[in-house]
Amino acid sequence: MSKIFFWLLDINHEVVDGDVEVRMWGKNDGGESVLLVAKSTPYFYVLPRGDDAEAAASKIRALKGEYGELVDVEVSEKKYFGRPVKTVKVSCKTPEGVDRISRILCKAPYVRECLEDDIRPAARYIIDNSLNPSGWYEVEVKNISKHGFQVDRAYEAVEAPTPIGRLHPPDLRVLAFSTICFSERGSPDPDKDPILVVSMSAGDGGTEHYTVDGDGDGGVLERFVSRLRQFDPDIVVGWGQNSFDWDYMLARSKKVGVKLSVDRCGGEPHRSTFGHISITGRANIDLANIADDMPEVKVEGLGGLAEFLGVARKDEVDRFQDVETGRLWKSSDGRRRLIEYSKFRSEVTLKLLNLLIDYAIQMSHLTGLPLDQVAAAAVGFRVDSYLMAQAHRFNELIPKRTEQPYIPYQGAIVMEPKPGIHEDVAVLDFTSMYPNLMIMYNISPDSFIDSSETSAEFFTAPEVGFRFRKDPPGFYKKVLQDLINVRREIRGKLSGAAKDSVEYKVLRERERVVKIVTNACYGYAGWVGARWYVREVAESVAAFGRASLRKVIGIAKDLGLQVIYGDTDSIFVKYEPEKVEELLSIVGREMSMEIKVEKVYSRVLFTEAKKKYAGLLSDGTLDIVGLEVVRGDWSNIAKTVQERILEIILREGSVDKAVEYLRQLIRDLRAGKIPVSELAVWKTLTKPVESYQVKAPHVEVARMMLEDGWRLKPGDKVGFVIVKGPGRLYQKARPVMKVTPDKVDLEYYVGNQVLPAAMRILGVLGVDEGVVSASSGSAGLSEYMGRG
DNA sequence: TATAGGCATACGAGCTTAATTTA
DNA sequence: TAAATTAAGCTCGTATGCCT
Repeated sequence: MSKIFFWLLDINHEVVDGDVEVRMWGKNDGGESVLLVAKSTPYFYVLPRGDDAEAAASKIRALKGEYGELVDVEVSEKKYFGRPVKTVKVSCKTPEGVDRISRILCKAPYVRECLEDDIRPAARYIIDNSLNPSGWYEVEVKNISKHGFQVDRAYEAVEAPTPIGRLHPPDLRVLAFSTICFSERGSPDPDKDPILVVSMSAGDGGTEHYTVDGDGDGGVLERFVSRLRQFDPDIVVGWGQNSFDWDYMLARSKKVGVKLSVDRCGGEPHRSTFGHISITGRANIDLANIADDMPEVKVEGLGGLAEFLGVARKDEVDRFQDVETGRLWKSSDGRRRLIEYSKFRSEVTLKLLNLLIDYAIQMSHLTGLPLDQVAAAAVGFRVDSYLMAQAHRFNELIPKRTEQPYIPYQGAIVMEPKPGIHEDVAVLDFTSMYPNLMIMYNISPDSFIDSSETSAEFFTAPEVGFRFRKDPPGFYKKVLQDLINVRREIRGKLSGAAKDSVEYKVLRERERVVKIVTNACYGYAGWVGARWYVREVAESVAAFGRASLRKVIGIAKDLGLQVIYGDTDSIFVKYEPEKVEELLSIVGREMSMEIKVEKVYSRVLFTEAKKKYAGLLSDGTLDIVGLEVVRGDWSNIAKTVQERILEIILREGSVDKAVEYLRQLIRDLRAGKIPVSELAVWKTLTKPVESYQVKAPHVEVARMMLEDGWRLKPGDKVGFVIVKGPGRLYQKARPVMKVTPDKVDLEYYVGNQVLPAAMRILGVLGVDEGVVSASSGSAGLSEYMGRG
């Protein structure tokens, strides 16, 4: 026996000779790949009807003869929504046994409910042993045979791994790949269209590529598999491979008789937990999944992400479309360009992974989801996973996800802004308002008092009247307090770490994910799919939030501060430093909440609309919120014009100049001086084209593009331009790349894009739309100040 | 295998009403 | 002059993407 250090990368289970074997795949501190095997017995809990768990247990025990897979039955003391309960823990030989026995038992008259039967062995092992994937452990092991698995070492775990505080991730071997398939028209069809090129970039440098030859793409796949196995990556990264490449390669490999044995057991990739593709023993990461939860990346595709992170220009990364590949492949020059393109994409993919991996590792470590799953899991399931691990810590039973109707509830307050231009405005924000309210008022499913209960000391939510026991601390309160403490600890360590150290990088990402998970808890609590969903909880948090905002507005007004706007957890006030200081201290004292000066505008413009404003920050940057400039569904020209107008007005204070600029631009537009690409409007296809209820420009254009052989799926953006002609807008919309300048309906762009965007701003300042085309008036900014 | 609600905005669709044309 | 036709105006619903 010996001890090893082990970093947990992936985990799965297998039934071997009728027993469940949990397989942990990872790395040791020497950078070797390690398989760690542990025996495990699946189980679930039975919550008896009434409180006689012993009686229920013996009834279940009596079934042992009838059901061979039932191995152990014992009474177990747990808590369920905070209340102590006696349950029966039923252990079975296999997960299939758990499925079968729990299905039978939940119908038994003495059973109220079966719980935790939906937790699979790998997750079970992680939860029960308080493991955090993507983290370091020390573990006592015995050497075992490698059984042909592709690892450097194989061990049996003598005991459960114990976490050690090491921060540095191990040396992970990363392999990026990119494929190009043949297509002349329509999506490539794996039945007939071969894979033309596969490029692979390895973390230790170098990009290789394999191309189709006279014998088809069998050789490409063979070389792909052999290169992958030879390099033996821990992480396989690509763009969109969960929804395309793997399925395509699997289909092709079947066709040409090549086994895609790329996992560490010699098996093929398979579809797994979150609809993603799993490669046993490795982490298969689809960057498209990671990009999906980066809302700040506005431009779609690998190129959009690359450009956002400053790795490459979008037009370089997304040089060709699927439908072009067939044509290109036919000329030697086109072939050369496609190969170069494929290699470039695989290199970009590798660079992006290196930038994003620390975040993914930390998210995996905190939430308890293995690296490949965490990338694919939606926010709700990440929080779910985190809470399940926490429940185990508190000896709480994990509730089942239940089907229930969705009933909306009232949310936050948004104040009516005072339109016009204001000078010296401070934005004050509550820090972590919702998490703090949940802690302060102990708002949690297990502290929620239903109408029958009266005795306890409780908090009552304003407006909605729901009540929550003051003691003991509820599940959400304990979890959130923990998260906040953890974050504080990380911050302490961060302040002591050297800025260029690995430690600093790791801690910074860890702090970020702790913050993200903390802030996701309120939304999670209001999600019908949540295991810990109680609508009244979310509703009460929102109600306390409204009361808090009202209260702070009242205090501000009492201090003589002019309140200009407010939304959810922020108020905008005329900046008078002493009064603001006073406000902060009163809020701390009387409300036990923290409020901070988030930013100060030297000049800020509000429209009549909520959630739309623009201001000049004290450091001189222009901050634009909610207006067309920051929306992806307006043409570039409209956004450019609006931004320029805001600059002229906020920086230079000249409405006249802004109007003059607008007039000139409209003249240029009408003269055809604006490139067509600047006129395109991009909208997301949110569902398949056939399921739209109404005719809309982007949907009609998507239809045309599909007709032309483009591969368009929900989530893709469609760019269109309005051309001259009769009829509805959707009849005049064309794909942007097919429109020539002479066809453009310029008056649409004047009247429906540029003017609305410009007048949104100028209208507030009293400029009449007619004035824009009439001769110049004369007005300085001073005339428009202090309105409202 | 969907974190929440609040909000603005554009346009289609269907209807009513006003304006215009036609018998 | 009344009926028929067309245009304009209104309301409502759908769709998207933002804010906190």
